[in-house]
Amino acid sequence: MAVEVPTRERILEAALRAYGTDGFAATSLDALAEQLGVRKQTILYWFPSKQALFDAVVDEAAADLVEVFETEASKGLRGINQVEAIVRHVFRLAVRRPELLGLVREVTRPGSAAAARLGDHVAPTFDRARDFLQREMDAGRLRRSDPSMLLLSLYSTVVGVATELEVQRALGLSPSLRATVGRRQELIRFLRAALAPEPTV
Amino acid sequence: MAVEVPTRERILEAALRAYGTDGFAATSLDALAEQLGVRKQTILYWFPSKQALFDAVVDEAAADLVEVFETEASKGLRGINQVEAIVRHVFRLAVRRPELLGLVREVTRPGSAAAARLGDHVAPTFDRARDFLQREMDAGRLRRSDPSMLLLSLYSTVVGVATELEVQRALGLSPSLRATVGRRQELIRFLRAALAPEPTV
DNA sequence: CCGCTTCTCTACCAATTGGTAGAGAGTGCT
DNA sequence: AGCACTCTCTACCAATTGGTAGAGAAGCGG
Repeated sequence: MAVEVPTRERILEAALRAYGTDGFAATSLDALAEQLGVRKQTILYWFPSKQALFDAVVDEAAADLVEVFETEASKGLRGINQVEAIVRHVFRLAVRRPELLGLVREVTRPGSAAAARLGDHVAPTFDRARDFLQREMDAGRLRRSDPSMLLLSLYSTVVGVATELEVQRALGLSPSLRATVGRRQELIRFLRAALAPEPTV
Repeated sequence: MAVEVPTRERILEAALRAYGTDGFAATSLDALAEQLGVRKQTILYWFPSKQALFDAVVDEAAADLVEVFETEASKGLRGINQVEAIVRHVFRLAVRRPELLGLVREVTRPGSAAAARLGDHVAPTFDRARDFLQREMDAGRLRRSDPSMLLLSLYSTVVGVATELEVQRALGLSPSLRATVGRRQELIRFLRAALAPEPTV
C-alpha cells in the first residue's frame, strides 16, 4: 500500500537533512546509514564516496532552490512586489525544509569546493535576479543602488532571519511558526522601507 | 628578542581560526597541534578535552565581540550614526579577523550547545542594543519597528555581507579589501534607507 | 643538592572513520 | 531451468580520531 521511496532518494533526502543541520564533517556514513535502517555499504553502492554523496546532495539542493526562484520569477510581478513574493517563498522553504538553507550555509564556507558547484547552478538565477533589479531601478520602481550588492544584502538578510534560530532564541524571539510569520512580515516592512523609491521631488 | 606568546594563548588563537574557518568537527586536535608545531598532548594538557577547548574558544570570541560593541556603544552616538559606527566596526572585524565571525556562524548552528554559551555572554549587549533602538525610535531618530526583529535583520545582513565570501564570489563581487569597503558603504546606504525616520508630514 | 611544580614529550589505546571485496538474495528475461 | 542484473548484506581493513599514562626536562625555593 505504502508507496516505497527508492533507496537512492531516501539516502539523498536523509543526507541533505544531516549535512544541512549538523554539517558535512560531523555526519558519518555510519550514522546516516543507521538513521536510514540500512548498512553503510548500501550508501557506498549508490554513491561511490562520501564526497560524491555530498556533491549529489548539493546538486539536488541547488535544483530545488532554483526551481523555487524561477517559478516565482516567471509570474512577472514588478518592483517591491516581486521581491516580497520571493521573500515569502524563501520563508516557506525555511519553515518546511530548514535543512535546505542550512546546507547553503554549510556550502558557502570559505574555501569550500562545493561552493563553486552550487555557484555554477545558481549563477543564471542570480543573473536574472540582478537584471530584474537593474530594470526595476531604471523604471523607477525600486530605489537606485548597486544591484549585486543589494542582492547580497537581500540574500544575507532573508537567509539569516529565516535560519539563525539560535540567534533568535538569544534575542528572545520564539522560533514557533506563528512567530516566524510575524518575523517575515516585519522583515518585509524593513525591505519595503529600504527599497521603495524616494518620492519624486 | 621576540616576545614569546604563551602556549595556551597560541592554542586558543589557532583553534579560533581553525574552528571559525573549517568548523569544529572538521578540525582534529592532531591537525591543530601540527599547525602549532606542538604535540597533541600539549593541547590536552592545557585543555582537558576537545570540547573544553572549543568552549574556551567560544568564551574568548564572545569577550572580543562584546568588547568591540561596548567600546563603540559607549561613545553615545545617536540614531543611524550609532548604527553606522557599529557596522563599520563589524566590517573591520570581518576583514581583520574573519574567523571570529565564522565562529559565530559555526556556533549558531541549530541545536548547538555552544550557542547557549555564546548567548549568555552576548545577551547583555543584545539587551543594550535593543534598548538603544527602542529609545531612538521613541525619540523619532529611527523609523519605528520591532527592535528585536530589527536587530536580527541587522545582524543577519551585516554578518552575512561581511562573511559570505563564497556567495560574493558567485555574485561576481571580488572579495578584495577595496571591494569590501565598497560593499560596506553600499550596505550603509541600504540601512540608512531602511532606518531613516519617515519625513514628518 | 633536593624536592616540587610546570610544561612538553613518547608511547599507547579503543573507537570510529571512509572504503574494499565479495557473498547472496531477489527479479526478470530467455 | 538458467543466466544476468540489481541491490543489500557480512566481513574486513588501514588510517585517523580523542584521550590516557607516565617519563623527562627545566626552573625555583629551601
